[in-house]
Amino acid sequence: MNPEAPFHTNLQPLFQYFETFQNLSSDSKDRMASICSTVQIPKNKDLQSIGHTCRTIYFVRKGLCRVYYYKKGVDITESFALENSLIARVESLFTGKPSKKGIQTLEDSEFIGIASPALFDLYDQFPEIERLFRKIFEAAYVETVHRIENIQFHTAEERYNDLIKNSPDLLQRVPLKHIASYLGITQVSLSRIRAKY
Amino acid sequence: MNPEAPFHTNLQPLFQYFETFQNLSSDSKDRMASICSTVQIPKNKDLQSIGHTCRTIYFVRKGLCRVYYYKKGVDITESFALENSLIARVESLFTGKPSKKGIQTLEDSEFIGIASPALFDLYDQFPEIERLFRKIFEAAYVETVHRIENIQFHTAEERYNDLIKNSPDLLQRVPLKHIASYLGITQVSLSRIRAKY
DNA sequence: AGTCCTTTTTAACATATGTAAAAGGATTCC
DNA sequence: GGAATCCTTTTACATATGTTAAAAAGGACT
Repeated sequence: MNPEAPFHTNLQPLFQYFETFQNLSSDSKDRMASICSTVQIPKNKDLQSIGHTCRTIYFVRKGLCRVYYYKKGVDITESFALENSLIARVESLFTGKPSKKGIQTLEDSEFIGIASPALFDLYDQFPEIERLFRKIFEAAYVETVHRIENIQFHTAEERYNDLIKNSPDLLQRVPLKHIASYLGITQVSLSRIRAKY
Repeated sequence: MNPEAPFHTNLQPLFQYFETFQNLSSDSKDRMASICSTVQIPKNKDLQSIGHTCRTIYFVRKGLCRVYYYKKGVDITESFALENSLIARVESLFTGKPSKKGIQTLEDSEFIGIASPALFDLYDQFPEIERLFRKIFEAAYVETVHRIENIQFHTAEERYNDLIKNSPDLLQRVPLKHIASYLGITQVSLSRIRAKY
């Protein structure tokens, strides 16, 4: 890595992502940069482990990860995050309670971590940063509402076809067992659905 | 109603609700009050109809309502709102797109409507109002995430028992057909579950 | 190539939920 | 009070998904 390059350079994809929601002054960007750090994690390792309180919001710069937890001893995938998206365990981030969920890489990955306590402090000085994250999480909230409709009122087969259409990448990059639990069905059931095609 | 009473008086339960998230200056409260209005709706009427863009956030002061929509011609209840809670069709509120959902009363009800375009304008002048609603919707987001876990990884019977435990009121006040679609099952299936007890 | 380990598929059976139709109860309205 | 309507339950049958176990396929490593 070029030692001359300002740290900003590494954060470029993140700031580009931010701009789709809200423009930031260069002052805000500097302060944001000061609370970000990059981290590299090999495949199949935990980025955040189960039981710890979520104090970092991650931006996926390279690779792929999933949020997972155990329900009655069974490994369940709650969500995936591909490049150029944010991931956090919001139920812990917003409540301050320890999370029952972990984040695990599914490929060698690179993240930009945003320290959330520092971020929440910045909200006081920079309303535009607070607004940025308000908008980011509002959009995430809307996605979650759509996901409920999708889960509750479509069959597993319809949901699988949706996934193929909307995230064909995932099918190539993620073991089917994780896809199955993400869809809310067993591996066996997913296999049966796939056998139809 | 006492004509001497300031309009504030009517809004007391709403401001009390706000305080559980964020305190407001009296200036902010005055401005909030200026964008609120009360509305009374008889039982089984639409408060907001399908197809219109959501531009009002409602606080239920009295009564009970549900958000519903049609999926393949079948009436589906997405959520209920009891007294002292907010209800909005967030997928429309935050995107500006027409909503496929409506809000219907299930009893004679009384609401406080908050005009959302005016609210979003207030955000610029009053960061504490923006913060208040950020926190409100963050909490709603967390609830929605929990709901997904509940739907996806519990059987209909477990979800029904959860509902009895957590919202026994609903069972008394809402027709079972709405409960059934809220739980993601048919009336017949709910009837079978109930027959076990 | 061969072994080990993980992932995916297949099979057989059990269970839960859906669909359609009918009957019984409850409520509303005149 | 009676008719009409809506709500809930029941029945019978169809289908989807779960469970368990075993086989097959694929990857990783020596």
